[in-house]
Amino acid sequence: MKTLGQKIELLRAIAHPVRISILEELTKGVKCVSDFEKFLEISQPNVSQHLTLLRNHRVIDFYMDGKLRCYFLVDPIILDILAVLNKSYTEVLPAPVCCPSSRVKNKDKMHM
Amino acid sequence: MKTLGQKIELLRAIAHPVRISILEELTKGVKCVSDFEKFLEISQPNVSQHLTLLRNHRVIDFYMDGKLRCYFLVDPIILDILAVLNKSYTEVLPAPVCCPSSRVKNKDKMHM
DNA sequence: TGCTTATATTAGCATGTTATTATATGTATG
DNA sequence: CATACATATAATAACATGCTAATATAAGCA
Repeated sequence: MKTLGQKIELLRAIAHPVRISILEELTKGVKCVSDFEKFLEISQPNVSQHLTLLRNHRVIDFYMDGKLRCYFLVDPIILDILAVLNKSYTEVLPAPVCCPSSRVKNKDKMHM
Repeated sequence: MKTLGQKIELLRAIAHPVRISILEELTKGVKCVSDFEKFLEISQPNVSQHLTLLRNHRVIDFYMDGKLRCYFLVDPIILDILAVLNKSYTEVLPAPVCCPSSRVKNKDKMHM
């Protein structure tokens, strides 16, 4: 059973476009490194690094099939997170009681 | 409507213990900066920076009440993410058909 | 055993993130 | 208008992340 802190770490670990792609793909079934290499269009070492990171966070695991490493999902939280990422949200939350006023600046020159 | 990429950015933005704390607190209602300062036990500028970051990502907004800034949640995806973080997962996903074997190393000396 | 294929590891560099310290802005109030 | 309070911004230093290029390992096969 994971603590909240561990789940937050996990969230950070997977919050990367390539890693999300990998996980989405794994929801469809087992895949080996060269499969990822093809459809992700990134270098083999980079694929391997992302997979290792996910493995170290116990998000995926693999078994050997000849000289292929067959990766698969192990952590069920991933399915729920992917579901949220694929859900579509049109509305904004209801404003609180009194006089809200939006005053967000330009966005994302931030660098904290 | 957000793209998947934007949602991943948002995930990165909120995947921080302090920011998750702030968001959890905001699910209970409107709060101002000095409130956060108290229960988070971090410096005022740091609170402010986290709030600014969340604001820049359109996750929260605020209205003025005298000289207080009253912050509140605006993005509904946050509620779903917090729900996932608070859900408890005991099981591991069912292993795929053939002969899986766990061989994860020590964990997290990784530095990619 | 030596070759080939599949994948991992390492080092290095550029860039991003976080907390801290110092300083600035904005709003009410005397 | 001067002051105090609430909050934001800026600059900086320490550390983390991500990619690339080069090299290593490991398994099957001739």
